[in-house]
Amino acid sequence: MNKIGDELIRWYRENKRDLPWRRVHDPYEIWISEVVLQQTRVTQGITYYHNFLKKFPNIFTLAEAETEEVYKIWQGLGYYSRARNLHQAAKFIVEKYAGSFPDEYAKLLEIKGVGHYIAAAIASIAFAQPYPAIDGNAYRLFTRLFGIELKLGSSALKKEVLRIVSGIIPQKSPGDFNQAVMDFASIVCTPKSPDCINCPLSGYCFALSNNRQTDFPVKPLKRKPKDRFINYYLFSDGKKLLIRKRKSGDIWENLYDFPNTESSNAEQPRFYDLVSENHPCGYTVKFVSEIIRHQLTHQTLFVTFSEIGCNILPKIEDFHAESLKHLGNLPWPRLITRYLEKRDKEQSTANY
DNA sequence: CATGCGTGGAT
DNA sequence: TATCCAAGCAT
Repeated sequence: MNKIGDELIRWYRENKRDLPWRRVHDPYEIWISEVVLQQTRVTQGITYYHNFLKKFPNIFTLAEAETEEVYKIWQGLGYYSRARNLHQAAKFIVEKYAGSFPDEYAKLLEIKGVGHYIAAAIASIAFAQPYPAIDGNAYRLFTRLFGIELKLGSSALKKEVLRIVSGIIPQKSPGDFNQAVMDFASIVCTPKSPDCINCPLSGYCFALSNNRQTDFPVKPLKRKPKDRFINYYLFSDGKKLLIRKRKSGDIWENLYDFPNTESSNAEQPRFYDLVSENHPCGYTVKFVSEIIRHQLTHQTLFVTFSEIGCNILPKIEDFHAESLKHLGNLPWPRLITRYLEKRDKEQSTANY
């Protein structure tokens, strides 16, 4: 009756990875692991998981933290709204539930940044409730097994896979089952060349029997990434730099970066577009970097960095001066961190 | 429902 | 080198 579930559990017992969040059932730690791993590979997320829990060991330490600290721990991981939502959610849980994690699926869904997948993951792993945690791995596995042609992301597919997994997930150890599905799909039923030879489910697989493994899941048409041209200007008097906290409604919300101009083509704008009036001390362009091509999921960034020397830092709205030493405590986009590190290395040899 | 949100590793 | 993507979610 439930061959697929049994085979998955059997496979999991013998092949599961020894990951840190597999050793705990504390909903807080499970929650953190799920948010870290959202759209993120295990190899990339694992150090962030450790660092985060070391800095914020429980819901109270997280709730009491400064937002800036939470962002700083998240620096370099991407999708920074996750950090913002974690912090906001921790405060919400402390306030509404006195810091005790809700164990009801519906209440978990009310938490900012917790959707159907994470709610099911927490409910099943931390509270042993049989909610199917259906992520990208699960969609790939079950569309192949059952030959489901519905498009990834469609509500029809969500409904259909939920129906199927609901009939398979065991009442006992549903958390193990959910993790079995994900581990199995990420190790055996992989996106590119699935290991069908060694697959214990090969006898049940529609895709394999029709030699159509890579036809599933059916992906939505992808649009071409938009180009975006950003030119950064590092106004420096040798001691301080002009920086700002980025506003909402754009990439890298609440992170820091430098004065910049943007244009719709590769033609490079000039830094004095930023400075309305002539500055008595004048400016010296000391260095202009090559164009750095930065590929994001939905846009391609073409970025340059210009070092602008001056005796007195110009006044630009929303920007303020910070000493070079203080910069290390602030959260930066990875792109900017890389440049700052390179800059720091070069300046330690050649005196600026 | 379509779109925006990051990063670094695999191919 | 260019493309694709990896344990989603909010809007």
